[in-house]
Amino acid sequence: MILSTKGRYGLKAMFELGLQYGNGPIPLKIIAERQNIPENYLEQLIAILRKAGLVKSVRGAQGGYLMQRSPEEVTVGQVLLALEGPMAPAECVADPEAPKCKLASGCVTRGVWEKINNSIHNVIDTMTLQNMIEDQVSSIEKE
Amino acid sequence: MILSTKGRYGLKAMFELGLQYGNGPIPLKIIAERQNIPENYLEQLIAILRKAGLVKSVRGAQGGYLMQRSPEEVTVGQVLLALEGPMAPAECVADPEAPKCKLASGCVTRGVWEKINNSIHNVIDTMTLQNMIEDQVSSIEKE
DNA sequence: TAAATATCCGACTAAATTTGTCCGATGACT
DNA sequence: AGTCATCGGACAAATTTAGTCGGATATTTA
Repeated sequence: MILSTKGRYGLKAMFELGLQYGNGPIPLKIIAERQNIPENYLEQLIAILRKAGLVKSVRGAQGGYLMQRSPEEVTVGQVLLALEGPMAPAECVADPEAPKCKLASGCVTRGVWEKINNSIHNVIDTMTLQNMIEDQVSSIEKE
Repeated sequence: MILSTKGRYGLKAMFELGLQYGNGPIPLKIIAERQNIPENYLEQLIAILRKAGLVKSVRGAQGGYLMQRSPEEVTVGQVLLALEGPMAPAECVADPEAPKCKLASGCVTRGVWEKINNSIHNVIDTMTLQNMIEDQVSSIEKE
């Protein structure tokens, strides 16, 4: 079930933007180098994040990207939602509007999907980019 | 991130086999009808489950499939692992043998993937097919 | 003003995965 | 012998993944 590179690269890129928060724009090239992501591909991913309102851009020389909101206000879940779609095991638990399974016997797997969905969202909707940054700092201190 | 039909169909099929446990083999056709799964496709999926040691088969007339072990002994995680591969957000937390991310800065997302991985496995590795069956029974009683 | 920097936009593509379908062979029961 | 049912492999359309590339646009700097 491994996530695609969209989500994996994208979260790394958002982490770099979070580190830089408050210090003006950072160009894509730097992010791509630091996180070892193909620059041209990252360009597509950051466009998605921009359209999702998580990132804003400054064009031209000395330009680059910045977080739209502060790292405390952005959760891992918001980033993954933009890039991977709903982080749910099945449509029926991803979207409250989703059509109910139309089996006469009732859906026998829905309970499982709900439990998985809740456990995932319990993590990704509470963890912010700020938390990621703090975790990183404290893990470096330990060395 | 929605799971593929492999996992979704496969778990429904295993549920049917669990219901039938102890009563001899049940043909694929019946399972496909009850759970509204294309029979020819389910044939492929059940072959995977058979090779994973979760299901055994009886050929010929009055044949069909049965669970290899009892529903108490089979977890949702085992079924999903066979059909979807590791239920982890990233390779590095799916497999302890996986090569470490080789970034000088260290992997900044690993902590997130570990938390997600743990929360998923906390659900799928403790929930058995027997649990699913019991949940289904009690939800029917409520009506 | 020209050059350099950097985003923006869309087109393109190879490869893999998904979601099946189909068919013939094999084995077992009646 | 006939029927039921699994077994195995081939085939394929559609989608997704994981990029690559080129040119247009905007901004700063020299």
